[in-house]
Amino acid sequence: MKKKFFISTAIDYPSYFPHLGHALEKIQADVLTRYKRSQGFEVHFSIGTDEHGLKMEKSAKKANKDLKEFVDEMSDNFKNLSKVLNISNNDFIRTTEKRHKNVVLKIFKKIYKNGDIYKGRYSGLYCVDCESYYLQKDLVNNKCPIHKKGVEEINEETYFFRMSKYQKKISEHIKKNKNFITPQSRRNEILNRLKDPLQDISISRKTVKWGIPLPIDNSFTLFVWIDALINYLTTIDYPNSRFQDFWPADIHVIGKDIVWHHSIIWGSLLLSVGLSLPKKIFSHGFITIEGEKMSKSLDNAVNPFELVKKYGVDPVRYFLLREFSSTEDGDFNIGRLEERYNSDLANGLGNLVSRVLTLSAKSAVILNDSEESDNGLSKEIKSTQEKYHQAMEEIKFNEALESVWQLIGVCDEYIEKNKPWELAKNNPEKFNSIINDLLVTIKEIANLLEPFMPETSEKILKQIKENKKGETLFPRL
RNA sequence: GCCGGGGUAGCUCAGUCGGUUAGAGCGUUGCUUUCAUAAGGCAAAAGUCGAGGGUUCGAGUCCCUCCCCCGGUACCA
Repeated sequence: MKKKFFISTAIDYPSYFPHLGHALEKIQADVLTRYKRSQGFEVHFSIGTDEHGLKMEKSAKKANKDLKEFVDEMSDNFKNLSKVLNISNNDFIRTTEKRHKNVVLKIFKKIYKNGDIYKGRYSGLYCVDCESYYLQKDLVNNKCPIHKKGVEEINEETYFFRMSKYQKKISEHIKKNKNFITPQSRRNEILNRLKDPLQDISISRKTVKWGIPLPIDNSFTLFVWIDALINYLTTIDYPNSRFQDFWPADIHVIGKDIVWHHSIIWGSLLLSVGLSLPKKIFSHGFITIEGEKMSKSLDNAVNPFELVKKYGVDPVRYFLLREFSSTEDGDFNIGRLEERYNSDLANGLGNLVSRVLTLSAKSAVILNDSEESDNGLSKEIKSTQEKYHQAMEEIKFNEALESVWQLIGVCDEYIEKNKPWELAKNNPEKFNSIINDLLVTIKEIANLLEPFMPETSEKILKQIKENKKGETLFPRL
């Protein structure tokens, strides 16, 4: 039986059109997925949309559309995004699907039976403009810190989940498993917050109609976050055989703003149900645009569809993975993208493939990669592989790519040093051996790049196989 | 306020247990090759390592003070 690996992205809230941040998360998860598949794992890779809640209701109204229609349309945008980005997910889950509702109800019942749900009163200070609650200590002169307006004191019935019960267990789990939350900076933040006593969480909403009704009280719907988190069980068909094979999840890829929800809220829900915790919660950073925060008011969101259309899917994937640290914020700058495109892709990878294939095609050298003997580059290949695999295990995509580009540089030097175009005239035997070294190396480069740039990798392998130069991989901009 | 991370070449960053002239990539400049996408190769210029003080034979690397930037500070997707 194949080793199993379950990776998920967060499901997106489709109240707005997808932006580059949504793309980054899918691409990162896709790279991991393809990498694991290349290592022989059977991977379940899920993405999707989180479609309930007040904000969806409001967005639909604003767009002047029927709610269901609006939700379908918006969800499709995200589905298309993953297609355009060449994401190799094998499920796209929507929280409005029947299969999801069924799983949510099953989970809810388990938690309820376990005595972890109780009715109480929620009181809080509510700012209507923010649509959110504040604690007394966060107010400025008794007013909302953002709108500088008075807040309403709300006091209403709600159902709580006994999250406090699991504080100790989760806290110990995080302390014991150093990489449960990655990177460490996020882990520290969570541990720091856990120093204070954990509050139980309100999991029902009376005012929200667009949601899954509480099975124990139809006048409430389930808080959208609880609903959303359970998607990770729905996608692997809880509690059936696929679930048995794939739970616990190996990695949840998420944004840095929702680490708390995935480690603490999700973690305590799972403990209540009696399930193991996911093995890793991996948080990526956010993208700024030309130094500015992405924001609706600045209207500076970069449209990933247009970007791919202009530059191609692999260059966009490459740029986001090479230029950004996988866990920290990164700045998106179009000039920078074009620089990277020209220097790394056109002049680097593309040109190398082009010159090697021209040479090999001319003399019909046939790739012989079984030949272990004195390949002048085998040492370099090996050293690249080591760096690459280590970086991949640590989820440092930029470092993995850097190691591949070092190897590309080595190939260019190797060509320069051996001058195969001269050998072709006076030393055909040596010529063949040099070209073979190069073919073996660029084949390895193509393999290593497959998780990052699947189309490009395939094109290179095809050229090698046919021993024929194909069309220019990356025309200079 | 409190907690955490950071301030190193024009840009993005790396600098392990403190140790000889501080590194890489991109960009810039010069030389050079022709197999190749006017790409490649070689070389060079470029940094008072945020500021000040201290420990030490020796500090980007440890300690103190200060300045600046960013993140977190629970029911917002």
